[in-house]
Amino acid sequence: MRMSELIGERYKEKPADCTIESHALMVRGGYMKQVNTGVYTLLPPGRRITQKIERIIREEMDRIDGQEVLFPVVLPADLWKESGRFTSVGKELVRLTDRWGADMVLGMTHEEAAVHLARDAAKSYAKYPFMIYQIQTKFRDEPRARGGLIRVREFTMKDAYSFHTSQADLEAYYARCYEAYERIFKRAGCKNVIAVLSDSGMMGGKISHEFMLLTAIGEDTLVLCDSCDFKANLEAAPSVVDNSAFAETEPLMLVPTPEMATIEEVAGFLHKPHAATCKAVVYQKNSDDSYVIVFLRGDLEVHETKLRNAIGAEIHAGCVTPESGIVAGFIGPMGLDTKKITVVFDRSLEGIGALVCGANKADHHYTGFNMERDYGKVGYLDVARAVAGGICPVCGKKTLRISNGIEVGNIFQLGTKYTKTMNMQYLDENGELQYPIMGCYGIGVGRLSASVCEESHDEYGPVWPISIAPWEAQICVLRADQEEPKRIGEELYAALTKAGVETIIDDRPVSAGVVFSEADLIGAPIRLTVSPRNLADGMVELTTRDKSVKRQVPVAEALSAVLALKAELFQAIEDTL
RNA sequence: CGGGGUGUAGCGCAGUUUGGUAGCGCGUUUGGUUCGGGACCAAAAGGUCGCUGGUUCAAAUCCAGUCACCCCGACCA
Repeated sequence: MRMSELIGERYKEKPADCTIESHALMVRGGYMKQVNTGVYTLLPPGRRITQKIERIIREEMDRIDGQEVLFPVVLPADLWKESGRFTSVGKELVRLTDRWGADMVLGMTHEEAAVHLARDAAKSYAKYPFMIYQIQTKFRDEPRARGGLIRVREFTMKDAYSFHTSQADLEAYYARCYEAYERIFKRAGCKNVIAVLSDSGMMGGKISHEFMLLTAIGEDTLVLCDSCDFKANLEAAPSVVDNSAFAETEPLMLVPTPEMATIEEVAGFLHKPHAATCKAVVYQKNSDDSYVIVFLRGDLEVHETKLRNAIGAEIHAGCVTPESGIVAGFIGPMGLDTKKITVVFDRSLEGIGALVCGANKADHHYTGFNMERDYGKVGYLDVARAVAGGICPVCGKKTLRISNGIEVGNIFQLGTKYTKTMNMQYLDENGELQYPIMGCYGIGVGRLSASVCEESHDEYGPVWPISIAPWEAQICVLRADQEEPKRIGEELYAALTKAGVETIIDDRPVSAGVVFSEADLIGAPIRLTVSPRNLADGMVELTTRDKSVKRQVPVAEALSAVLALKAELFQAIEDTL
């Protein structure tokens, strides 16, 4: 490729809309152009990167016996009605109508399409297990796109679906896929990717992992243990507390606490630690606005996703009205109308001998409240947020750390949710009908490219790993208006290209500053600088984008030096596998 | 969906308070001088000022409506 012909401009100034580095650099470098909120056109450099990522993904999916297919983008709503998701999924699912009035949907994920294919193709146990995958455009009408390619509405995704005749077989395959994912991210040059336990959300199923790039700009919050292997998304991280210091009991007493509606005020007034108080948080169910009140230890916060999962209902922040009978600021377990109100006790309260809690009476709290003695046996749930410095649910040490991450991939053990609702069955060895067990596995291609950029850039531009760089080498011709540098540059370009090195040459007669700064934005890992100064000694300059290599090589040896460097860079990636 | 902000040339912005010939920098085109980290001089092209309506002799500017985009939150497979 020639810079003089490359479509798209590179910009000196940072576009006003960009708030994160990868977005700004990829717009400045001419990788992409926004068309709409969360909808982008990829220009040649951006497209070349995603093609290389797709190639890596294909190779790894094929290695674990995946078979590539291509599902439609537009699907009949009937399939989604079978699984129940036509109504259960919100506005993210784009619904449309064809000219005959038939409901259609834009595929945001393809479990339904996968089952539609597989239920006719795999009626015998002998066909199992198998995995089908595709790399295709998805459209999800996100409530809020942001961050360039990090969170978009239209994007390319690799989605894979596996089918099994036993849970053990699914788990074995899941492990293979887990390893394939680790290889994919390493081969793409994305170093700080870790797998964390996740919440399966509306996908259904039990076990799932998310592959997260650790970065401060990540939208997800992760809980990591510094003492063991425990890693989880905050929404899937159990909250563990040690209440042994608060086991002592006290007599129950009603005490006046005038106008003290917050934990701070009450705990301060009564000289009790926050952890020995019982906090109430009010929500309402989306379905009927009925109240949900969560009681948890005063020093903790509710995690709303955990709460949703625990009670199996969608909820929103509660609005306490005078008619509700709820006394805001003084809510306690005793005396609440549990017929009208769903009461949830977080397990952080378990084992506390004497709690301070609201008395459901204005300006009054109880002290010495003991759950079992004063209220009765309750089923505790886990709905609190894990905290930094908290107790690891696996090793028990207080070494939890909170970190941010971008989700670049996920794997789910789906179970039989879709095969049962969509009536997919096969005949087993005994001639009995069985429902296959499914797994599904996704990777966001564009998000991965932006993630690598986010992880690997400097103030001048992206520093692409050679495995996904738009071009492996860039020839910078200084003084392309002069005969000799121009000729040598062209000869090297022809030689490198012929030798299989993906090369872009900047053959424009522009100043050195422009050549270098735009080369930095293109981010090719290998750079050959051809200039009159070096040619006077018969040399060209060989550098790497990350500045680890910078040396003069004779013109005649430039090709072999580039080939050697390319091999070395690829080998370095191989060595991480 | 709530809160905030912005729409003026390909990009970045000024001009709007106080109505009166649409500007600046970068980029682009042409000519010339430069030449190893975004050079200089000269000339030029490029805009129905988001859109619709209103007020006015006159609207980028004032009023009403509307659309789009960005940020924070909600949400998120």
